[in-house]
Amino acid sequence: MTTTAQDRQFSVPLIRRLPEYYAIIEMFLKQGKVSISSTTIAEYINLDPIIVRKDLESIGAVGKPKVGFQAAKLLEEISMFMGWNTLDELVIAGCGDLGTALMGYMGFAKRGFKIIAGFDVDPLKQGTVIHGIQIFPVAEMANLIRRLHVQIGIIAVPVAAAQDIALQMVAGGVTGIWNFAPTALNLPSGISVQQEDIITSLVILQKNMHQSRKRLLETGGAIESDQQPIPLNRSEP
Amino acid sequence: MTTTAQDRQFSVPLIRRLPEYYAIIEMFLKQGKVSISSTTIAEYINLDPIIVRKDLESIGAVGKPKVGFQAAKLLEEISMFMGWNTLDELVIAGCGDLGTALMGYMGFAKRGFKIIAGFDVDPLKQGTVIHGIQIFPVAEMANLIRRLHVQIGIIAVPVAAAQDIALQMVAGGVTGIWNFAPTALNLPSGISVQQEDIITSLVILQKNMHQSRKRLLETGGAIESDQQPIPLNRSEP
DNA sequence: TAGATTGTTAATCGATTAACAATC
DNA sequence: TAGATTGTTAATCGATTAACAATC
Repeated sequence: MTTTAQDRQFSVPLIRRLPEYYAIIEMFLKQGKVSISSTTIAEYINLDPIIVRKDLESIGAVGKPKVGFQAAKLLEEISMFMGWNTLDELVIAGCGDLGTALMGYMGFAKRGFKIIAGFDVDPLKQGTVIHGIQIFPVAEMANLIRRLHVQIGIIAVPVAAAQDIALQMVAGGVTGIWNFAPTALNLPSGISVQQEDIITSLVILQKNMHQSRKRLLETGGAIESDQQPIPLNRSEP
Repeated sequence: MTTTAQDRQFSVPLIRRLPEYYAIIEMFLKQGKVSISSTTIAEYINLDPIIVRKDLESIGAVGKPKVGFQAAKLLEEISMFMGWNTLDELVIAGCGDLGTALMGYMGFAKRGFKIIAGFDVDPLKQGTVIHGIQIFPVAEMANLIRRLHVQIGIIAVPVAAAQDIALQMVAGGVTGIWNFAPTALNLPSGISVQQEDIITSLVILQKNMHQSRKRLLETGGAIESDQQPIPLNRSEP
């Protein structure tokens, strides 16, 4: 068994940072820049340059002193590590607002993911096509998952239906579930569940805002950046 | 200046775990259980019980030996720490599929967030109401943000428009931006940006699936759980 | 009581940060 | 060349894990 980049031990913070680097590098490449330094990447996201350098090292990227990293090659290396170069097929249960938004999300294709079927209990939706994806009755889900060898199921149904849908997906043979319903799932071991809680990001943002406001007050409003900060306490005219 | 739960130093992993605990505790409470142990919570998400205990300790929760934690009180404590008990108002730019899904997301209200206005460049959308939220022209955004003292803006516009929209939000006075556009933003320091990359969760799920499959192969298919695992390599009949 | 579970203190581990030599 | 940036090695820090006493 050979070891690929994807096999290496991974850390969640690393995986969360890499896409941010990717976006920045992509932007530079679009501007015609051929190479980019870890310092530059770090500046963009208020991160220590050492972290960026370590991260890039950990995915096996090699740069040139003084010059930096070759942008195009770096994008390729991040892609490889993230597994964006291989296609994975998904199914989705629940075709409401959220399901529809997910089916219409262009970012999947760019990153090697494709939703190949949707499922809904609503007979009016069954047989229709949303963003190019055909919608089937939930009753057919397990069979279709099995026939198509799908490994990952997306749950975008209401909380009350989530557990049942998850079990049906597992019965069909998925080994991973991406759960957007804000509820815990009780599933056999061996099944990976990624609980998506959109609010969490918002809380992290809030706490960051809170901390930088505190830091601002502590330093008496002095900001180490050359850019003009926005006044924090505006008063109504 | 008094120190509240929200002021305490926070770790991102902690904040990501707490909502998962919340969902489990909520489920138990619905089943009529009055108290819940850290062990039980841990079992549900395949986590070390010690982590759960430490996390609960770090938010100031106190339990009773042998009995566990009082479920209702614990929910309240998590709410407090996460800041879900205070209302925060948001605006959103971009009312496409994603924006619509966000505006329709019921979870915001439950957790102290409220989207109070939407903005779009499409004149057909301006003046309409989506999920109870009124849509305005982007040109009015900065002014409305200022008048309403909004602190957080959500960006749900295409990549090409994201940077410009972000600057307009900052001009209006937001100090935090929740960016769903898959692109880096170049903003003055003092502005917190939470980059939302939905694909990242999917990659984490994939890597977890990969690892548990590897673990399964290494142990010769032996699973320490009493539940029946799903066979991994199914063949077409 | 006995035993499960909390609370607490110490040990380990891994990620982050620092320091500095190597090099284009 | 001089200086910026990488690559590498060591130090620090914080999160996780372990161990065990306290207690209901």
